[in-house]
Amino acid sequence: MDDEALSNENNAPVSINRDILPELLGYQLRRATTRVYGSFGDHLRGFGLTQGHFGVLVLIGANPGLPQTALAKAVGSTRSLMVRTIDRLEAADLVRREASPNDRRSHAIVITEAGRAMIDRLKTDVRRHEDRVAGVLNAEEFDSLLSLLAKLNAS
Amino acid sequence: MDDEALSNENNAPVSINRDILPELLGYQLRRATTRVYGSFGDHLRGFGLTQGHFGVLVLIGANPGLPQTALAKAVGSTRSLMVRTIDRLEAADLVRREASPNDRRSHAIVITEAGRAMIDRLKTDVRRHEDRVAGVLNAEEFDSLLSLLAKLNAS
DNA sequence: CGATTTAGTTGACATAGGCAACAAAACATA
DNA sequence: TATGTTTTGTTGCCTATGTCAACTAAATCG
Repeated sequence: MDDEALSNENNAPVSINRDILPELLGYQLRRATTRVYGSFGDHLRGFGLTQGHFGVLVLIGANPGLPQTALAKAVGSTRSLMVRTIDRLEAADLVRREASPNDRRSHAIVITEAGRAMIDRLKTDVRRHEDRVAGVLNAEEFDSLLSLLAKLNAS
Repeated sequence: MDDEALSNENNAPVSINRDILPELLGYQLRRATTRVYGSFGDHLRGFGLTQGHFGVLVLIGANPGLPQTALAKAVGSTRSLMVRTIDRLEAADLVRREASPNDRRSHAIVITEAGRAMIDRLKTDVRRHEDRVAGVLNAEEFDSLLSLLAKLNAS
């Protein structure tokens, strides 16, 4: 699992030594993220969306009317990044920037009908995708992994 | 844990609804990766290195003499990307491109003395960093998380 | 031998993120 | 009320990362 078949300068199959890498949380997280993200990312690209767009879209759907800064904080992003994300989602007619009633500086981000439909569609897709990619884990392992990650993220 | 204190247009504290996001492996993985990567990435930047550089450097230290293509395959990257990575590491005098004895097309990538010292230094740092960031997990939970991720990555 | 493949490299391009600056509006306070 | 500070959204610049196509030199295949 830690070693992988490669070939050296003699073209003979050789096993690569990953040293401490497999013991590092960061390394395993990176590989897992790339793995889980890869295929659903391809799927999202078909809609002109990225993983970041998907997360923000779901958040807007569940919390319509929040300003951009609140959304940025919620996904651990920044105001600058959120501007571009909302730009994209608005250009795709999935969300709208509306005037905030109490603060003329900020925008109330709301979901459109197309955005609502997209969320419903993608929720189904992402569940199917997760079931497939996590197929090597049984239900207990999957729940355990999820709760350990949540605990790590909550700190 | 799924909700977070924010503020709405009235500046009243409001709890954000994350909907299905916390149940998604991809979402929790992304947050955890960002978290674990962030601080060590800052540390690496002090040496002019990135996470990618670190992984490749460790691999070269443990497997001196491999050609660039083998290294690229080992980290799930491409030949093009590996060229730039090795360029950087070589410019920092951490690795050297040597002539491959049997194939005049390829380079045998070896570690320098400075590279060896850097690896030793960073190995210590990364262990300390992982201990700190995973402090909310006890040893058993940490091992459990690591092995679940490894199982996921092995499939 | 000629044709194909492989290793390394380069350049164009797209995306994502961090960082600094900025204007407009809101807020704090003297 | 007037003034200074903070906040919101925005833009531009820089870096990291990744894709893709093309190209040279060398190895390999038939």
